[in-house]
Amino acid sequence: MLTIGAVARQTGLKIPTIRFYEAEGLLPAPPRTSSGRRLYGDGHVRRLAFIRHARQLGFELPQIRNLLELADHPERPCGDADAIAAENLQAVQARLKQLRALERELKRMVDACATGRAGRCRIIEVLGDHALCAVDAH
Amino acid sequence: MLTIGAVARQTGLKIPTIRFYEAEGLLPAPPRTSSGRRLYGDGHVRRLAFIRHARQLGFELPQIRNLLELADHPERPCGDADAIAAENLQAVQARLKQLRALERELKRMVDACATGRAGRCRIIEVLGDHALCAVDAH
DNA sequence: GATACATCCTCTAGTTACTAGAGGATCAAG
DNA sequence: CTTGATCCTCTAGTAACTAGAGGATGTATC
Repeated sequence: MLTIGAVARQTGLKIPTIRFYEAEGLLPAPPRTSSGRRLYGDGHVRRLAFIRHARQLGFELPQIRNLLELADHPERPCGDADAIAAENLQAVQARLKQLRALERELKRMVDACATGRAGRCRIIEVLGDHALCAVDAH
Repeated sequence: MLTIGAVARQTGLKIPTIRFYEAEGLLPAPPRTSSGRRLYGDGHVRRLAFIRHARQLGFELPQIRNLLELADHPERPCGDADAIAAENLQAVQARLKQLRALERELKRMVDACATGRAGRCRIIEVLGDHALCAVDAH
């Protein structure tokens, strides 16, 4: 059983952020010591690491709530879970496309630099292109 | 030359957001009509699309400012540009790793669902793992 | 057992990155 | 020349944290 400070160190989250996620219902309220201090287990830590990474990947809290729901109840009417998974898969794949394009361009710049020639930077064009943006180009 | 509304429609950004990016110095102030309305060109639109996509990929405004600097001055002392590019490349590759893991898992779930068997959801494990998180696991 | 320093608690307020709305001017169509 | 859409600035609200005040508890040391 870990204190909130230990969990913060392990996950890289700030202490108030952990309490915030609990208040938001993303993390189940952990048991407390007799004096009221929170005690976390491995499940909590994994869930928090998941939330952190998902946030770093640009998912918003409602989407993360959504994914956690899916993880928590995979046995529900298959259609529901499938719809959520499929929808999120699309969002993930759109992000992947753009990130790969950005990666290519940054690599090209680093390489160009290594060989002396500066060459111009095309990252704006690369990420400015809506063709790669399958999400909501509307 | 486009009005701010047209640019908003093209980029998917809200009008106040465009003005906000201008105030933050991420977008150069465009010329104005005699009555004070903003008029944008293609460069502005591309730059805004870049900002939008970068934000969707989880980059924060300071990082985006950083990348825009790189794009705006690729001829600067090569070391600088290279350092920025290399640093961002690392961040991009870490995100790619996690997104690919998440993609695999969501695909697996959709597939499992298609063939009838529900199977349990491992997305938390997949993104909860710090091994994939090269950025700042500290 | 007393002192001291870290860590925890709750609660309020501040920050970042938008987003909505008020109040008013300007433009484009009919 | 009026009507409706669009623009302007400015202030205030929201989401997702983040920092700090004020106070209790835990732990290590003498």
